[in-house]
Parts: sequence; structure tokens; C-alpha cells
Amino acid sequence: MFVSTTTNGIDAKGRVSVPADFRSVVTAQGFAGIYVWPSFNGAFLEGGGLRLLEDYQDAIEDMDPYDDARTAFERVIFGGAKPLMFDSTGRVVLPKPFMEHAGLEKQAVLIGLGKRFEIWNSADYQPEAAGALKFARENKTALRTPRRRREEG
Amino acid sequence: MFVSTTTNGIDAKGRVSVPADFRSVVTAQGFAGIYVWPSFNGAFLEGGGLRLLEDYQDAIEDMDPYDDARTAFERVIFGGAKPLMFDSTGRVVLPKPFMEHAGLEKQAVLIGLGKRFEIWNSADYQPEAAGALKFARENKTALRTPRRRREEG
DNA sequence: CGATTTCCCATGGTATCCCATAGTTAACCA
DNA sequence: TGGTTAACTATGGGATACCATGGGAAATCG
Repeated sequence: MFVSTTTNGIDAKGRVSVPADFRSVVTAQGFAGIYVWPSFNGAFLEGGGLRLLEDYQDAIEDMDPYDDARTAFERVIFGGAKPLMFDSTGRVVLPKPFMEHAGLEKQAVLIGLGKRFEIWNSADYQPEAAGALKFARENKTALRTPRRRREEG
Repeated sequence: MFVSTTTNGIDAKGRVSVPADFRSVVTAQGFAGIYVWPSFNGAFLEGGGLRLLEDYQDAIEDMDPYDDARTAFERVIFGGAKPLMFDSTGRVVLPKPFMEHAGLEKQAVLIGLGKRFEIWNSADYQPEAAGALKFARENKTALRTPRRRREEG
């Protein structure tokens, strides 16, 4: 599970250190790297491990073969994604088009969101985070955990 | 289940002993640590074990994929949380930003609340506890136990 | 063959691990 | 039952390993 927010530097070669916690999540899935793609929902990147892609694949295969939404998701996620391998110290290099899409330059904010993570420009993420906090405060009753216990644990 | 209230010291490195009761709860869930995040509800920390996070994840996944509420809770809970691993004597180190959010310095009050727990600055918690007592007394009829027992626990 | 990318080594700071101590509770045994 | 021992909890500090980062050399590509 991807958790917590980290701000790491981007060096002249476009390299970012992927937080160690994130790395251990994805390497446990049998793939020493991450999949990243430009979000269709804003100026940031989305990413995850092998399992996330497999989940998307399953979800897409449940859709009708020529459903417009299916084609769109296929193009955006599978067509747009790139596997970024870790170097020996746990960094990946961000392709230039990705950096441009997200307005990235010297720093990258990596936000763990459970099964997914996002990569933002720091300046853009500030208001985003503040808005989320405000919304959560005002709508806290919207979040209800299931009444019934999860099976075993 | 997290129960009872404990006050433990915070040392120079920001370490706190997690009460042994809490530890046995979370390690039984297959994760030798706790997840903690700054509450969006006040100047204190919230936390729990792996299962709590999974419950939140389930609750969030029941929402629509790009619903504002979903995004907000994802950012606040998963983005804000950090996994804190126990050292060999059962302590965790509290990140500095967390300590600042909760006004923590030399002591931490850990309050078990069932599936969750909270971490407070001792001075802030006094009136909070008193207020809760008063409220409970005045609203005692609101507490109803289910007629039928929960299935195992 | 030039430019970019990949691999490798180096470094400072931080966090993790490990050992040691004290006090408390639980266990034990005569 | 009373005294002793043993186990565990909470705490303190030093050593060590790991993380994030920087730069150079080799390899790759067009």
C-alpha cells in the first residue's frame, strides 16, 4: 500500500529518488520499477506497481470490447504509461514529456494514495492539499468504515 | 481492539513507546508497526493498524473513481499517513511535522478508541476528556448495544 | 560520431539497530 | 504465604546501516 507524502529533488538528468517505502511495495510485486503516466485528470502524473496495471487490465477487460470508455482508458493508461526502472540507488528518470505535463522542474512531490500514487509539482500541490483538508473537515461524516469486520485478521 | 489511555515519554529522538496492548493488536494483523496521520479534525494525531487502513481503503473504493470526496479523503488519509515501524523494544519515532501538528514535546497521551487510537498533547487532552465525560453523562440514552452479538471478534 | 542514457562509485545526513538500565508486574518455589 | 526470581515494559545513548543526492565513466542510440 502506498502511503505518505514525500518531496524529493529532481537532478539535472531528470532523476528522482522513489521513496524507499514505495520501492519495497513494488519490488514485492516482482517488478523493480514503477509504471507512470500523465494523468488525464490534471497536470500531474499517476503511477503504481505491476499489480495496479493488472488491476486496470482486469477492469478494462470487463468492459464491452468497443465501448468508447474502454478504448479511451486503454489509450491513456496502457498507451500513455511507461515502465521506469530503478537504478542501483532507487531512482527513476522522468521522461521529458512527463515532466512537461506535470510542470516538474527541481522538485517532485510523491503522494501515496493506497493502491496508486501521484507525482506533482510542489507549487501546484499546495492548494490541492489544502482543499482536500478543508473538504475532509467539512464532510467527515461521508467517510464511513464498514460496520462489519473484515474476514479474519 | 485499542482500549485504555496511557501517557508515555517522548525522548530527544522523538521516540515513544507504544503501549504493549496496542502492539499486540497490530502485530496480530501482520504488520509490526502503526499507521499515524495528523487528524484533519484538530491538533492531535490519529492512528491504527493495517486493518484500519484497509477499512478506509474499502470505504474509499466504494466511492466513484473521480468523486471530489474520494480524492479528498485519499489525499488526507493516505497522503497524510506514515507507517511507523516498531523498534526492538516497541517504540516508534514521531516525525517532526506530526509532533508540531499535535503540539507534542515531552509527553504523549495515547487513547484507545476501539478500532482507532489518538495521540494528544497532555495539556490539550485534559479539557477534551472532561468534555467527553460531561457529554456522555448528558446523552447516556444515546448508547444502545445491538440486540444480537457481533459475529465473533 | 555526438548526444543521451545507463551504470558505477562517493558522501552527508538521518534513522535504524543494538546494547544497557530501571522499575514493575507476574511467576515461582520453599 | 512470603520472599525470591524471572519476564517484560519503558527509557537512554552509541554505533551502524540506509537513504537521498551528486558526479564521472562506460555504453547505447540515432
